[in-house]
Amino acid sequence: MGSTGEAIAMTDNTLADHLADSLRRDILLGNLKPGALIKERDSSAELGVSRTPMREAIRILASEGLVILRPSRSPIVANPSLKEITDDLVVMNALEILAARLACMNATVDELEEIAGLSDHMVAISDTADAVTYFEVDMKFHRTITAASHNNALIDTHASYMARLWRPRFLAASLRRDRPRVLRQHIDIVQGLESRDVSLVSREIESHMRHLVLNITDIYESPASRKAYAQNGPTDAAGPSVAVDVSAKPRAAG
Amino acid sequence: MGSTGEAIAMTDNTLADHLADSLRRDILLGNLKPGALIKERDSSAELGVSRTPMREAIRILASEGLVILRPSRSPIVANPSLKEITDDLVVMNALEILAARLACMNATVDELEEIAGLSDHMVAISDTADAVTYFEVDMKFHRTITAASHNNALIDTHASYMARLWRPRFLAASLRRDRPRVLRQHIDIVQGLESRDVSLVSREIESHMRHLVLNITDIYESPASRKAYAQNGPTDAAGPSVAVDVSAKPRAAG
DNA sequence: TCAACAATTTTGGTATACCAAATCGCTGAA
DNA sequence: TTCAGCGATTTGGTATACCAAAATTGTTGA
Repeated sequence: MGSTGEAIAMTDNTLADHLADSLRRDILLGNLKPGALIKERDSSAELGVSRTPMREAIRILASEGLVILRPSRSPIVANPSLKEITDDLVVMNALEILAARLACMNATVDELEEIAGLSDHMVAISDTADAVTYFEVDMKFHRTITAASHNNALIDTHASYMARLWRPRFLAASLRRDRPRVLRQHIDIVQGLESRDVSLVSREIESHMRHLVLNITDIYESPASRKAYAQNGPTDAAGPSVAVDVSAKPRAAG
Repeated sequence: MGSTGEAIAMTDNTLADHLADSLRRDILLGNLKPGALIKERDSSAELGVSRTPMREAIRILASEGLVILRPSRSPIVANPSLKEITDDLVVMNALEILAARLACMNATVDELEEIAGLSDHMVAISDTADAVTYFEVDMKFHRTITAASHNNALIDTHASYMARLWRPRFLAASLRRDRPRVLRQHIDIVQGLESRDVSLVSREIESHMRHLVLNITDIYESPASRKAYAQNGPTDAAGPSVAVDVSAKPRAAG
């Protein structure tokens, strides 16, 4: 199976996996912009490795949808259209609803406690945490729910969608004005799970996802963020720094 | 996504893809039995190619779930337990329901005609066709419905599940006694699609899949077919009736 | 001026060679 | 007899070399 695992930062023993993690990081954090060429020779030489593992890493990213392979041409960083992202979100929505339903039936009390704990944790740090930290917990919340489904196929497929939707989801999660709503919905989802109320949880997930689609649509269509997705343009913020500068973030009053 | 495409027999230009097709064929048709070792050297030498494309082919099959990769060990042909197959079917069920729902909204009249035509074709050949031919049309029927969703992510993910479930689905489709029911359900699904009745179609797909799960469970647990799957070690399948809760929607009585 | 063609470079696809970890098999001492 | 210890073999992981298709570039001729 794809074994996507963590969406970002995962240490595997094989070099190809490590390179895949590195590439994924660069893509998701925006260091590698959509549409950018990923030449086997250059990329591997840049990191001081041979082409073989780099080639394999590129295939891994391609299977995750983050890179597009073209016959006899350089692979490029995927540049998904709004429709493609929305399509992904629609599928992910169905997967999460299924996961929540199965979790209602199969989750252990320990798992429910862990989920509740993550929700509480998010509430606790919502005022102070930076975007990345906050988002990491958010992802873990959803991933833990899926894990509680005890359906490995679902877990893997969901992880794959989480990976490819990392960037738009991250941008959406960076909208501080929406944090209260997100937190409240999380609490509702937790309550639904704890009461094993399948239909309630389904509706909550659905609502949660609907807001996400709206937010991503806003971000994607706003002129400011258009620049974040544009590729060939000489971006002023092209720094080697890992600092996640989200130019798409509206002026959010603290 | 892995661009699985056809579940069997697909000619691609690159050698690795060709090898992947060949391997997939061998696995699905049973020439390579579950649990069999796939050594890079031997397999590549056997076909007169180098290890590099064979290695890549193995990775492709692994991403489809047909092959299991182990660290520093030979890859083996996947030997899914009944629970794993059931888990796959549960996810596939959700994907097909989503596909049918989207198809209700997005399918063109041409697409609906094609789907109806496939259903008619299946009825026409049901008495004479051999198992493989019959099953090919069956697969195309479901694949065409998914295509009518106009959601590429869904189409790819669904294709991936179709690939990894090829063998159990094929065995189930070979049960001639069930053909009348399958054909009737297909007709019902077509009617639901043509009337764009979302909830009706959902229930029909659900019922269709529930029967499939039951059939596959029967096949998998019957002594005769146990031989087809058996090799070394008993399948870790637990007790008899796994609480297969395909339930997702309102309880449709079969 | 520019369209057409050919040489060169670039790049992915494939083959081969080398390395390290894991496994297997033998030996020999308790 | 048993099993710890060690070396040979197997095998996947990685590096490097070679090839063909495609893109690029430079030149030529109308």
